[in-house]
Amino acid sequence: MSWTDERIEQLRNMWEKGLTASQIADELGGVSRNAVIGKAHRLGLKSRPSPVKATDKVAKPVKAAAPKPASPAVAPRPAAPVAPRPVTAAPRPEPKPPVQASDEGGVQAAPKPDAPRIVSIGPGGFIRQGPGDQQAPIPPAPPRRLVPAKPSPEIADKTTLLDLNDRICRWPMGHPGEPDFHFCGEAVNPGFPYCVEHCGRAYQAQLPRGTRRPPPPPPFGGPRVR
DNA sequence: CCCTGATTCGC
DNA sequence: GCGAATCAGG
Repeated sequence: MSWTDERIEQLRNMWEKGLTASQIADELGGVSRNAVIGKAHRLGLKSRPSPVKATDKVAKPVKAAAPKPASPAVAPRPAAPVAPRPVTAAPRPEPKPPVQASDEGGVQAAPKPDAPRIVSIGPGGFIRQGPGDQQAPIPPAPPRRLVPAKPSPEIADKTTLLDLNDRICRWPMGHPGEPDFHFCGEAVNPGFPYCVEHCGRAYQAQLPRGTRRPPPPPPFGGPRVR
């Protein structure tokens, strides 16, 4: 496997989203955890709560009188220009408002202006924001018969990137780059980029960290669903 | 042991 | 540039 633009972009997203290198690795497939880390560093997006970093253990109380008076006689290595690696001194508190997925599975109430943002995961692992900023999410659109709106027989079979427009569901089916990768193609839930069904998948409360591989691995996770 | 990310270094 | 091997903390 090679690092295509697409894969690099996915790596970036997931890395910044806080997924572990391992998760990213088998999400992308074909690469090892080390490969992901290595690539991440080469891309310049390093530094994240890593277990091993600053070894600046404060001298133990016993050795408070740091026995390092710089013995004049020896001094093997004078003073290697110890690069003052900042190592992101600020631990980046990562503001995690007590947003609770209380009504899981339910429709998200319209977020109040000062209420914690509802963040959800969209296809491809993008962090997206509830559309509720402008309008109530999932307005109970009247059950319109979409018989006439049914997409042409062609895209009913396979909706490609070129077939996308703002009236059809953009939910990805399968894995990008693979021959039969396509998009849902259903008529969208008015005001959303996805059909009703996929809106339900796209707009969920963020799952709490630590939930390894939630059973319904949405977009680019599992085998393939259709 | 497991996990994590960081770093090194031969390719 | 890539990633396995290695390191080192949790």
